[in-house]
Amino acid sequence: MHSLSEENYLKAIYSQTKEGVSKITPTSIAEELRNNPASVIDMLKKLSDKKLLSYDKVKGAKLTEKGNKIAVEIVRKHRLWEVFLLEKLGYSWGEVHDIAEQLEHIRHEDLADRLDKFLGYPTYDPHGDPIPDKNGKLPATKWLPLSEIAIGKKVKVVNVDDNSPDFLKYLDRQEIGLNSIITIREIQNFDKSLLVELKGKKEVYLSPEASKKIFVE
Amino acid sequence: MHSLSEENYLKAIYSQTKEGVSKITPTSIAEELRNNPASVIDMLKKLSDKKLLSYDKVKGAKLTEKGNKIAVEIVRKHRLWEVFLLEKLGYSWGEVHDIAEQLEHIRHEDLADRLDKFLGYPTYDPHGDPIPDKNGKLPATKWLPLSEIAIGKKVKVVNVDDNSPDFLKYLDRQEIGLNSIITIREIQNFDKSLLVELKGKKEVYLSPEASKKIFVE
DNA sequence: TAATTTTATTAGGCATGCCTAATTTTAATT
DNA sequence: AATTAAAATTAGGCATGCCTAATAAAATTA
Repeated sequence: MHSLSEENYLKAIYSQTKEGVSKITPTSIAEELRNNPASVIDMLKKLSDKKLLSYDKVKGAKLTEKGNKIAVEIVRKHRLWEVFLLEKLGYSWGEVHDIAEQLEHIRHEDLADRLDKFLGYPTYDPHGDPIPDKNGKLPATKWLPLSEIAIGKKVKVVNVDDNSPDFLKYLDRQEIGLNSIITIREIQNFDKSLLVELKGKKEVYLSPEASKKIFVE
Repeated sequence: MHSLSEENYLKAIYSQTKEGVSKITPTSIAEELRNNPASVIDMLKKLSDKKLLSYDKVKGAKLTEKGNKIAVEIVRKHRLWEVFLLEKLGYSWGEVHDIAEQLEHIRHEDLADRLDKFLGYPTYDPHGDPIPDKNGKLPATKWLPLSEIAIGKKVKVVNVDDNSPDFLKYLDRQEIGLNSIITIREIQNFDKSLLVELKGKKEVYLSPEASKKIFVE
């Protein structure tokens, strides 16, 4: 069996894999878990011994099939519990995450499946994230224009609906491209432009017109 | 904040208090938690420092008001989750305990209250145990004849509906009296007599007639 | 009461998972 | 290429919560 802490590492690495982070390093994991790179290295060794991931300095960390399976199960539980908290207990969008963070670690053979059934087999959680099914398969991802994404949600740019040189240059200057990871920080009241954060780096404003042309998932 | 382990100690001491155990000792706690008396003593020191209980060799362990409050909250959560698992997820009587044992430690300000509301403010859990309300008050306890108690449930003798010398002598020989703690182990098919365990000590058979006259809670 | 058995307690250890402070490696700048 | 900055790694420590073995205290039994 794996500990709560181990599960959190697997989940962090899984989520960075999904985000398309090119190299998952001790530092990037430590940032996500808000702990120390030295601690991360200890744990990478341990998880590597357990064959749940591979790690080397050059390639970074990568989940094995076994490790991926565990991570997907946790994500599945997390998102199902979020649906439960929101739909059944009436929690708000913002409150569910922290509680689900605890609930995702509850272990019991068919708990996730029963919860899934009880909730009517939802395919997306309240944040719009896809819920893996009992075999770990994710539903087809929805593409949405950035203009329809909620504040605080982290998304990845998957398409752009305007190939004019002007627009592409605009994106380029803002350092936005395919696979950019974006988090919406604020929506300006006066003109509906978005303040977005680019994967921890800088923050830029996007006009409402631009945000309708940028598709994310 | 208190750790998961601390919560389990408080709960164990609380449950022994309810059972009317006269003196709650390191050994009795270690038995309940399936660990070692030496470990218990470490923890009793810690919880005592935190003013969650008092402990001395002569009087044993006793929860302070503060400690009791925490224990009651955990019991409340445990029993509410049991109701949820049984009624909403369709688990059976026997399966719910282990899962609730994990769920009871989920922390969030008003989670218990929301769950309580969602479940329609139940007053008893699937085992027939009373669920403390949001102020920690227990509903009036139900008295039931021993014959109606499920296998595996631990109950306390609170009344006997026959004061004839014969019957009392019968009870005496079996070492059953007021406040005896009884767990039903088996029900014999051929004559419906009960095999009951007396607080970890011996096991005796009770006739179906006797079990109807012994009231427990 | 003395001997025996059962508890309580202390001491020393261990695994887990985190930390800080070096040190080494790698990457970025000049 | 040389310097500087950033990241990775190692070493040593610490708190938590458990353990076993040894000892002290208490309760039983002879």
